[in-house]
Amino acid sequence: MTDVARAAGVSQSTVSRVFSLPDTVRADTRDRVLEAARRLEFTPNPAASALAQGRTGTLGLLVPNVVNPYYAEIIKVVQHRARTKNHTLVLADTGDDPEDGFALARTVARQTDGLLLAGPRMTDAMVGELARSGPVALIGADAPAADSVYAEPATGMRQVIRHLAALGHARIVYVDGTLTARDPASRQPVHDACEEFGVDLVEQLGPFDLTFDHGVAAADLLPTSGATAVIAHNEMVAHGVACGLARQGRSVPGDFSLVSVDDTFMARTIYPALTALHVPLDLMGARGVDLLLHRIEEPGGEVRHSPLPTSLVVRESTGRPGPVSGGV
Amino acid sequence: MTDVARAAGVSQSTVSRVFSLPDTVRADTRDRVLEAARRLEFTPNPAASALAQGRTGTLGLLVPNVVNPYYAEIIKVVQHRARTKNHTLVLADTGDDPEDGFALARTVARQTDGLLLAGPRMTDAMVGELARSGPVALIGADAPAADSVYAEPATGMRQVIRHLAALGHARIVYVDGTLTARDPASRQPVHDACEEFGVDLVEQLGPFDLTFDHGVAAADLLPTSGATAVIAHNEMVAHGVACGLARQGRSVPGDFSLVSVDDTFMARTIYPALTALHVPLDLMGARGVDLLLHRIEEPGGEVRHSPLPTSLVVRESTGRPGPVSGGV
DNA sequence: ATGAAAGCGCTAACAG
DNA sequence: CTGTTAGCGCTTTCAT
Repeated sequence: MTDVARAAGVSQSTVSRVFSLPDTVRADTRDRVLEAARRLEFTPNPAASALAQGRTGTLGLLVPNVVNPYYAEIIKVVQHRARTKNHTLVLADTGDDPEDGFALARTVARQTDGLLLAGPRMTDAMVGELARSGPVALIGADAPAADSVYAEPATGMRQVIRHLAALGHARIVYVDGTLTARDPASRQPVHDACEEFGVDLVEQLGPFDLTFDHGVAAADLLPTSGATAVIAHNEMVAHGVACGLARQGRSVPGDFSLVSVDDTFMARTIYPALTALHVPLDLMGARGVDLLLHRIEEPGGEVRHSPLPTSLVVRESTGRPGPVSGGV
Repeated sequence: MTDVARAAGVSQSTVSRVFSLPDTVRADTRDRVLEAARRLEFTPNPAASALAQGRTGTLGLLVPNVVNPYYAEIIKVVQHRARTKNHTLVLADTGDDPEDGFALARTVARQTDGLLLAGPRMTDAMVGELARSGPVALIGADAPAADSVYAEPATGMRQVIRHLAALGHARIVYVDGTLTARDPASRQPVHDACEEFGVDLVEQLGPFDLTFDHGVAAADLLPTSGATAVIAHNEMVAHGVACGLARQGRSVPGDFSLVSVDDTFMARTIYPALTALHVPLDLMGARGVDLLLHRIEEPGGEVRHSPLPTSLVVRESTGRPGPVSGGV
């Protein structure tokens, strides 16, 4: 930068201004500096500016599993949003362990301006501690201590159960996801919705890892349940359930109707295409970035929570209960 | 750090040593410092150390599409490997445009110690330019100017074609991927393998985007091709082809055998499970990180290329050609 | 083994 | 609008 300054015949601070506050420099000086910088192939050193400013221009994103399309889509949206706001993304895959996630979060927090936690597995207390030591926003989850954006759980479940009830299903099974440190309350909406529409929630299977294989395992438990419809906590599980049933020689939606509680490219892509509760991941990701950036600007502001509406996308995996179902 | 030094009754440089070169400090002094640090909740500022050392402890990873399971798995492996080597990951999603990718790469390169390009869409010249200005390693691609790790294309294709030939397929179609700036030579292995096993390469459809939808589109072109088997350049395309055929009322492998040229969780997860050319993504990712780290240590070393063996995983999507096939 | 001191490259008052 | 002057918090010789 000093070299550029000399080459352009200005002071080093002017060069700095050209790059960080271009408008505060007269146009012709700026051009001279830019020209010199180009000739010398100069670009500002981000580490130095990070140190001087106390800002890295970097956001941290933590997800439990990069390979899960749900998180992959969030990553994609977040990365793009961050980029349009001139930030880069530090990504970390935490796995399902709360402690690991917490430890990783602290590390990442140290080298970024703020933390985005997507589907965090940690407790509210952990989230609170992170939020106390730096800007934090939650994506797809809620906690009192941090800004958050998430899908409205109650209305989403209502949409699902209402759909199944309307088709004539009276007994359903809910295949739960990973039991994490945050989940205790997460099952309430299902119960409430079932009650509202007079549906019998036969059983909650699980917790299962949110994976295909565990969906297959869950499928084995279905035939004896007496249910005619299944709700899967996530797409990969739903998919596993579908395949598991197929291997038993049962069909979807002939023998069981199946609903997935998220909706990425997989839901419409597998066979049969899944009726799914669509969660607006693009909005969630973008909103998460905005919330975080806002908090970075105003660390003291009031905590904001942003529930987003879901929509039920009816595809091929749900139908009227078959004449023969339940039992074995 | 100064505070910790005072609290521990040592100089600030000793504190620094405790964190960066622990072995150069006597055990009891070290403990005293660590204790003081703990009490004051001190952690070293990465930005400052980055500036002083000229090292950020950060690796950049560029992928064309985060949502593609192929890249998602690479991201996951790379992140974990980087982490075990005490580096964090800056992730960027470039899309398919070479220029965008190149621009993003320059940005990311500036704030990391080195760049990992997975499935880069840019030209060898661009890769060369990046490699000249900083450490670069390629994952799943090859270029003279940079270290690289990739699947051996020739032997992989031989495995695929040989399998199809053995089943009795004499006419096949290859559904190509996105045409990028790097591709001109990528089709050679298919031709060679077809020749070797006396198979007729009826047509190369494409380029198609590497997406499900384009797979569906490709499927529409198959019935008139006279082929009995299809090779898809990637899993999502393969999946699209399978669904497209299903919509036409054709079956896999009954009417067409189908092989996918990569193999992530999707291949065994969809219906029918795909016969696929397995590429060792875990090795590729880890190797990529190692190559890059090595080059960061020794910027002058000789360029290393690391082809990895593939293996054909036979599942349900391939079989003998059906009695009625081709035509319409 | 530890301390003193000189930066790393940039930003940010503060003058002018 | 531009130059001067201090740092930002850590690493790293060079002494001791």
